[in-house]
Amino acid sequence: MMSQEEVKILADYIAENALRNTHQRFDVLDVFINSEGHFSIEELHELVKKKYPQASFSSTFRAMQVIEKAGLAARISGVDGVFRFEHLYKHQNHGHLVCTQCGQIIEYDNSKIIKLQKKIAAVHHFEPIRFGAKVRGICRNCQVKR
Amino acid sequence: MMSQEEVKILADYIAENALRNTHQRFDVLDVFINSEGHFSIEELHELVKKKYPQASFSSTFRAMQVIEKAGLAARISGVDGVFRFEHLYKHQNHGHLVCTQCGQIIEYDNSKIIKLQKKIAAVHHFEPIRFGAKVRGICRNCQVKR
DNA sequence: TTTGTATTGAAAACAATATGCGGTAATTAC
DNA sequence: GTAATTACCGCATATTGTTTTCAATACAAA
Repeated sequence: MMSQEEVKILADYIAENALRNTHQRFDVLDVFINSEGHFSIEELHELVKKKYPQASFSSTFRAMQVIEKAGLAARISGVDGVFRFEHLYKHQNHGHLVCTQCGQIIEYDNSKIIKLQKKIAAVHHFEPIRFGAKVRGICRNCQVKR
Repeated sequence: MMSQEEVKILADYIAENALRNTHQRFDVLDVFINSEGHFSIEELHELVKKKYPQASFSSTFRAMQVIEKAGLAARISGVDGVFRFEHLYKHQNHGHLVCTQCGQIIEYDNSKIIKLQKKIAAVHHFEPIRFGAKVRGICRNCQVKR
C-alpha cells in the first residue's frame, strides 16, 4: 500500500548518489509513508519493528537520514528536546499547533503566512529554503482536562 | 548598564516564588540582557565568564532556567540541535530568519503573521501561548560567499 | 547568632544523536 | 554466472548537549 511515487523519489536519490537499494531503506520508507503524524526516531523505530521485527535502530536512524536528504522528510522540534519527522512530500504549506501539555502537533494550512514570509525574506535579501510557523499553546483536549 | 526593569522582573519572580537573591543569578541576567543575538547556554556561559570569571556552568544553566521562568527569555531551536535563548522582554512579535550555512539568526517583525496564527488557533479551539515563525535559508553574506 | 534550607560548583549521570568496526549483501566487472 | 568490490547492516560504543547529584556554602528569618 506504499505510494509508488515516494518509492521512486527515494530510488532516484539512491541512484543519483551511487548508494544501494537495500530493503531496510525501503522498509523504513514504507512505515514512514504510512504513518500519520510526527514521530521521533525512537517512536518511528518502534513502528518499523512491528512490521519488520529484525530492523535495527541504526538502520532506522540512517535510513531516515537518507529519506531526509531525498527530500521526503524534515526534522521538526516539538515540545520536548526530541526532534520528530514530518512528511514533506505532498504536505507542503503547513504550520504547526504544538500542545505544550500533551505534545500533540496539529497541522494547519499556512500558505498566507508563507506569502508574508517570502516578502520579509526578500527585504532582508535572504534566500528562503523552507518556511515554518508554530504556535505553542493548549490543545482542545487538554483545555477540557483542566 | 543593566536595565533596571528586567532586574525588577527577576527580583519579583524570585520574591513571589520564595527563591533567593543570589549574585550569580543577577550576574547571568546582566550578561544576558546586555547580549545581542541568540546564544546557547555554552556560548552564554563564555560571555558570563569574561565578566565574572568565577562563574560555573551549572550556575549559568540554572540561572537561565529561572530567567526563563520569569518570562525574560525563551528557548529557540536554531539550525543545529542546540537550543539558544532569545530575549522576550521588549522583543515581542518577531520571527526568525535562520541561515542554514552560518547559523545566524535575523529577527523580523511578524505582527501580521501572529494575527493570522491567532485566527487559525481559534478555528482549532487551540489556546495560544506563544507564536513563532521561522524561515530557513541562506543569508545575504553566505550567498556572496558562494 | 543561630538555624533551616535554597543555592552553588564540580563531577557524574543521562538521553539523544552519531559513528567505528567486522561481517554481509548489493553491484559491477569479467 | 562468478568473482571482486565496496557500501551497508547491526552491534556496540562514542559523542554531545543537557540535567541532576551531592557535599559545602550562603542567604534569610527568628
